[in-house]
Amino acid sequence: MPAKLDWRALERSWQKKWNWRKIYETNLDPRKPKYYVTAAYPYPNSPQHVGHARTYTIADVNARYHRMKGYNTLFPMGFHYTGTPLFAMSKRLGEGDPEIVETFTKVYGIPPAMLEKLKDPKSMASYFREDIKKGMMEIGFSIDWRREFTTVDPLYNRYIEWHFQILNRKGLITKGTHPVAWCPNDKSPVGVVDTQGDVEPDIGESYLVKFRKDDVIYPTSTLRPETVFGVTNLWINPDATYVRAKVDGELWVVIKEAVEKLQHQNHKVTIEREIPASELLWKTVQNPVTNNEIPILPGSFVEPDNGTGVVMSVPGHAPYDYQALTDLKKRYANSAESQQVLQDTKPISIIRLEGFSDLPAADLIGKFKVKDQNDPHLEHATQELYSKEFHDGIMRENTGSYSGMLVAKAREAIVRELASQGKIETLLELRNAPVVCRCGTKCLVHILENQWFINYGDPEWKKLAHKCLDQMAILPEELRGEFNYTIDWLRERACARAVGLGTKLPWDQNWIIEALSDSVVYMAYYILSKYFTKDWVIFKKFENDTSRLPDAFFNFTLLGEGTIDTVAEQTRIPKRILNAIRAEFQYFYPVDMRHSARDLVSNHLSFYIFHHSSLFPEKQWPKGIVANGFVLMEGAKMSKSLENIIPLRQGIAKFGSDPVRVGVMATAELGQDTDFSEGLALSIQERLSALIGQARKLGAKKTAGKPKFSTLDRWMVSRLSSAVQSATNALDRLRVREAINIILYQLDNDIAWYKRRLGPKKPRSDNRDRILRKVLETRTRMMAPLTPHTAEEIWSRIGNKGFVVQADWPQESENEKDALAERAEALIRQALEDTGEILKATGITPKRIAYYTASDWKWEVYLKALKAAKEKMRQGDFIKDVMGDPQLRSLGKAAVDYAAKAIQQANQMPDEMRQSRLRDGVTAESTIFADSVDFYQREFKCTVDLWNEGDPSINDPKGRARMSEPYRPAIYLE
RNA sequence: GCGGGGGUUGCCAAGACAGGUCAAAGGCGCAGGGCUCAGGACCCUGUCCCGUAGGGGUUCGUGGGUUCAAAUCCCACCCCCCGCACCA
Repeated sequence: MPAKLDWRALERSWQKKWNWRKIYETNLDPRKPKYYVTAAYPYPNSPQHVGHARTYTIADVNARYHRMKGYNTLFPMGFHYTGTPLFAMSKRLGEGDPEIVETFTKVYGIPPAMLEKLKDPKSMASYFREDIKKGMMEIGFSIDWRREFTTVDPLYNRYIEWHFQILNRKGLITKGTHPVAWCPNDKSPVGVVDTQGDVEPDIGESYLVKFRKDDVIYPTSTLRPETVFGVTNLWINPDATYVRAKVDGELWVVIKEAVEKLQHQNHKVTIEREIPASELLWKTVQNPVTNNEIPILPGSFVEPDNGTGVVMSVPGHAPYDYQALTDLKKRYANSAESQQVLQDTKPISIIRLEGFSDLPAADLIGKFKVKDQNDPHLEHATQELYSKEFHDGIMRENTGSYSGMLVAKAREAIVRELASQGKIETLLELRNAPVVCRCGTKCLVHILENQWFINYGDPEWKKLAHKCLDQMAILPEELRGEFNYTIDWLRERACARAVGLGTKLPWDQNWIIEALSDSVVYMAYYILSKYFTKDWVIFKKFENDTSRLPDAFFNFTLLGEGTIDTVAEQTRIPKRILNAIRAEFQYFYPVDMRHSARDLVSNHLSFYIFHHSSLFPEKQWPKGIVANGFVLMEGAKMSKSLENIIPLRQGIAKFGSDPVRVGVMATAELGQDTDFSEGLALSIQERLSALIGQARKLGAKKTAGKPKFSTLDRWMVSRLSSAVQSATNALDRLRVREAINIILYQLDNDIAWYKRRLGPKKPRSDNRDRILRKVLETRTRMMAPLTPHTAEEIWSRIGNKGFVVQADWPQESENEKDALAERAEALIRQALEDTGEILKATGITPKRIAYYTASDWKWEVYLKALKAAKEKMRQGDFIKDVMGDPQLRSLGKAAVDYAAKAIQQANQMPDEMRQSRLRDGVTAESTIFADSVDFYQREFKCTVDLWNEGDPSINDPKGRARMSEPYRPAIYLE
């Protein structure tokens, strides 16, 4: 067993050597083809965990693989500071929010003394950025760090301004009105990250149907305006305060709580006076559709925060209403006056529903055995009825022109009609209210006016995006459908916010460009950022005053527009630098492969396609996208509350970087979620140690002299060549799991067979070490993209110079494929397995084993059968044909029997196999078995005889030889 | 609801696009053996059922179909997961 390795020391030493030689710094090289890999840059508001490592590791493997295939490969990295989460987090930290303090100190292990420094969003970002960067270095990503930038760098802001000016010029920016979840205290939209408990605000539309008394309007909020025909009364909350207010010129009565909501949805509201509910109860109002006079009744279930606090009552079709009326009749049993009103309030049936009575609400009350209006079953009854009626209900005769219509259709129609008469409005609500902002304020729906949008709905732009997608490689390919769907479905998207980090909208400085909009073309910026850093003296002046860097600079370097003289004159940037930037951009662009996790398909990655298709000429459109699944931890989703998150750097320290790299890729194919576990990481570590152990055993000393290879040697080399071929195929499609399997594991099966066939080591009598060295050397090259540190270690231990990560990817040279050797070993192995089967089934301990290879005539028939099957000859004809041969006919029944069997086999054989066996012709089985007699003797610890079926001196006590067939010798044991 | 992904032998997970060499890779677990003072370490063997001759039987969510042949192709159904926006 190999001694325990110091993984970190080993990895650090190779990383140091790589960095010393700057081998991952990539510049234009006209002699080589380029390959450009990017991965979605991290958002530094927390340390990375092993889950994040999956995307980056796959990107790194891809970069390293292409580098070894001879491509001049660029893999850069930046950091995304834009947006509100960093902002919100530093604010919460500043307020001493115990939850976040605990996360930072306990989960992230940040010393409490550090916290003070993180209360500024940029400092917090810098802190995590450094941590993330260290992790990326420790895991050995082959990143060109000279190009690093953040999205709040002044020159990046300038770049995004340029980007948005272009969009604006092309008419892709629109201005409009849009509803958002809103915190009235912060005066800002709230997303899921801004709410207590990370609740996603869910905005839904409801209707306000305007009931009326004289010139006063009672807007009732409802989701089912079509039930207005069945309204028997209105409900108001008897304990609430209502207001009479002028709303957009009309007189409305609504609950006090609704006023603010109406105002946020652009209604002009002036309160005239407050009205206690008691003042409204038992009065009547007029139904806007049927003109019936109906009473206003007390409903304590009316939520003050919901809608207008005025609700239609449809007891025929709403279980709540039905039950409330029943309860009310009980409550007012002693009041004659109220009794009269309540007696007159009878459910009205307006929807016909198969399998229900006239009053489905009553049916369901019965079915769910509802006791009173506080019964939780009412909710289920309501759900069931609403959905049934919506899909299957038909409007009855008492609904005028809607009679006979499906409910779903009637709803649309009635909304249209009432809207045209000014009798209905819409009201937006938070369906999952109450949603509480982190500041403690209840959120509501706000209609933002003059909001800026990127118009992904533009049909011409969609066409371009589709065209771009069509020429891209999508991995895994199953995701293409999702991209197509997203491209079709995207419409205007708000692209600016009032708060957060980022770039100001160039033509409207009140707005900051939102985070998913400023991160779609940054891949081009990596070309620029190298020069901004390298030629710092020249670019510093722009950093201090970005307005001095004109659009013309970007137009020239990135689009090739304008003339160098003008730009040089305007910017005072030397022409040679401008030319160098332009040349480098043209060399590296487009991006060949963009890596990300699956969750970005429906937003970032689609935007990426849109923007590139519009901004850049076709030849610079992105070439490919790979979107991988997530990482599970010990089979479970990672979550803070489960405390099952392993920070990446901690994982590296514990398991080593190569084991972590393999660990996040090895257990599932690209699109699937993969499962990381401590046991897995440790077993990978063992595996890699064992390979290093092999290298140690072989040593650096090379075998001299000319080798004479045996069939078995050639077999091993041939198998190696197959492994190279399948590993190459796998990595070409980024099937990293498969590649790991072949390179790290499956190759061992062949090596084990090779050693088993060779038997105990006999010094100088075989090519064992020479072959094993060759296998290990090739294997190490293939390991280099996956486990670069381990590969380097092995590479140097077996006496190779230079870095294996800079070596060539092995060639899948056809001439090393040896079909004959592969056939021979397959035969030997098959016979071994068959013998084992027989031993198992019979329980015999053999003293002697005899193998009988098939006689020549069987081969003749066999090959004829293959040919016949290929030509689709009928079985009967084939047998006739065979028996037409006088020599075969002389064999009698044996020949007929075998011919029948052979043609049947041949017919069922896969085409490919039939072809190759036909091509191979007669296999010299006797020779092959003769070479392996000592092997079988060793395996079975008994004497082994070998005969040909046609051998005149044959020893065949049980007459088994006649069972022999080509590729399947008969076996006898005693 | 719309869109996407998926249901494989105890568990995880390949295979499906290109039907046949598929009782179906690999890992884990389990059983036996080896090594060992011992082992959660390592190596071998076995792991759907039956079988004293390399064989047979029954399996890949369910039910049909196409085919000489279906885990794989077609149709219908059931179940699970993910996305649906102003949020990175």
